[in-house]
Amino acid sequence: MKPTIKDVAKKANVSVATVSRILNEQQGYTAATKQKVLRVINEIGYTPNAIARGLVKKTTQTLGVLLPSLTSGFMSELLNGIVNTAHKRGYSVIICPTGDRGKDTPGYLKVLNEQQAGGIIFACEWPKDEYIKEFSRIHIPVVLVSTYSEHHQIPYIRVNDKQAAYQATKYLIDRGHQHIGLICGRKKDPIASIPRFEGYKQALTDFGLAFREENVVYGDFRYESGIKCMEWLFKKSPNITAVFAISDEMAVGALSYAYQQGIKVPDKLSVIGYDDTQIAEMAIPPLTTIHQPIYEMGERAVKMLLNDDETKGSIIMPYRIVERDSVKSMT
Amino acid sequence: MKPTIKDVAKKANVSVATVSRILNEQQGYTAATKQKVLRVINEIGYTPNAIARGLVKKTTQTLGVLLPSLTSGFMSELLNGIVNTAHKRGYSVIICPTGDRGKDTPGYLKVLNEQQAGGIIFACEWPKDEYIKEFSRIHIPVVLVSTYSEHHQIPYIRVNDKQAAYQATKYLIDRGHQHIGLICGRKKDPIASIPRFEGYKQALTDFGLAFREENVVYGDFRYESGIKCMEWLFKKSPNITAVFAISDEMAVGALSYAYQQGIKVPDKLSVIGYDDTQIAEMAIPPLTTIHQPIYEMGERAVKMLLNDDETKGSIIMPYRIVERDSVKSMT
DNA sequence: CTGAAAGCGCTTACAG
DNA sequence: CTGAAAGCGCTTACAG
Repeated sequence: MKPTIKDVAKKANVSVATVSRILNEQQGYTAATKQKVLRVINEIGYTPNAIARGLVKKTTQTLGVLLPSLTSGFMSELLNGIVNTAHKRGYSVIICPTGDRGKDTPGYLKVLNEQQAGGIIFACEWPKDEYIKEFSRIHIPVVLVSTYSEHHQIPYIRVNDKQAAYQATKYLIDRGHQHIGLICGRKKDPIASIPRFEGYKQALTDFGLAFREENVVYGDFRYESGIKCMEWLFKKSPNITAVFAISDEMAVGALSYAYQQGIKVPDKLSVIGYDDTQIAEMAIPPLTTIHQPIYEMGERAVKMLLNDDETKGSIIMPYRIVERDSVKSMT
Repeated sequence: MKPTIKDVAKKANVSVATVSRILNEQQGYTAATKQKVLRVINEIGYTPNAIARGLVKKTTQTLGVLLPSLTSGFMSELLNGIVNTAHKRGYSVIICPTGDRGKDTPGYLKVLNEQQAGGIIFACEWPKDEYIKEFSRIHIPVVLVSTYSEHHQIPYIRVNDKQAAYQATKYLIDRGHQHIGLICGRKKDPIASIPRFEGYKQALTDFGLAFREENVVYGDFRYESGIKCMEWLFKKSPNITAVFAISDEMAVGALSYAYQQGIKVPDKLSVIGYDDTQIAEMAIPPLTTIHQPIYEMGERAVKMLLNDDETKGSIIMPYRIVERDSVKSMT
């Protein structure tokens, strides 16, 4: 049988209350009794039962992370920031990949509720009203990452997507490109697609270039869709010289399509991505892209949840353009 | 206040024991009382407290996954298989990235013990005796993935690395390559480096090619090290025509180095990887590689843990060569 | 500084 | 088929 707090209390000739106080670094004991108790703990190899603790505290040192999928560089990096930060603070993280269009979100929310999770990070997914209702019902603090809520005051951490997309497009325009394609996300996706689309369009307009429907094509952020999008785009608009893909993965798909077709990048086609995940630097040629501070976003999400962040309320994170070799200057 | 089992018992005019039985689909109640209880549960929005349950059962529906890092295609895919399978069976997974040389392993083991985890998946890391002792001390079932224990009977799931490496090397030899480099992992790493090295060497020997020290170079499985390794390799052995990298990431690093130097792949240099992670197909040119069934390995790891797998004991998974465009036939 | 006792929300023999 | 009661391993007023 694993030793319990009772065992150490008995062996140390104190009450369980005292042991508990020592374990939790509260006050109410002499240095001598502390020493004695600690020695006994060591002797019998006692380890506290976090579940018992969770039962009385009605919460656990556990964070749930809801995200669409696990298999993208963005998610890996975000998770990395979250888990490392949480671990340092004594929190565990439970991963909840919600799958296609968030179909498993309700199921995972139920689990996190039952497990008495101490916080929820809700990332890269549109927070439906239904979820928000559930958040408040189960009474677990939430922070949004790379998404936000229109009608509710839930703190979020994200980049100004419209602005970043504007800058990406401007970057291409500044280098003399006049026919610029956009590989967008799902048409109605309000969190990434729409703002980035808006930024693209705005930049075009601001710099006197016409916005053309046929220069825009819609994918799903993944590599395969990047290939297909690039193919469509060339069919619809053979004269484009540059393309802005709103995820690195789709940008790499565009690179692959160009490679298959013998179209040289950046000589015949310039490509700029979004995210600055690891594949951006691994791509051939290395991909110029919008850098998002993904790791830090994960880090600050847990800090916010634990009320350990300097900033109160939502945070807009900085982005920047990382220049590599996939964009050619026409001038 | 959240409703508890007492609240539903009172409102349904039954005892908590009966509610518990219904909740756990045991027997001992009429259809009528079941219906009544279920209705009350619905009415008052009762959800069970998994923590309370965990306290009495002395275990939770939680699996811990220990792995070296989160940011590689291999780990993402493995995690994906694990989490999806676990979720279907009502288990949550806690991620434990043990960091450089597994430094956080003891810390995470402690947490999993305190949390009363129901199982542990220990992946891609050498299980030191110290960890194994801890496994049995904390009395949580363990399965090893992509690793194994020499002296202890812990079930594992992995590919026959030596054989797979042999086949990769043979694949190159079959296509007329005589000077074949090896981009290996850390020299003393017993789980991936040594067996794959052995397979490479054996194939060379079996087919009458000399093994040369200068054709072998040691990295750390990551992209950056692949670049450096390729550079060293060319310095030490300028006449190699093919290279086997024991991870896709390092293979892609080799591709990048070749690209920087204007060395055409596969015309001037053939490259074969290992893992068949997503970057293999995203690479330019698409990478020929050894496919490991990573998702399935994760899937079966959780099945084994839950005694839900057809196979008892350890499992050797099949590998296969996936031919893409990074290897040229010299004949 | 210290302890006795109640209580967290469940499950599980045991008795009927 | 059903319930009363003990107990899982902690924390926390409360009293001294």
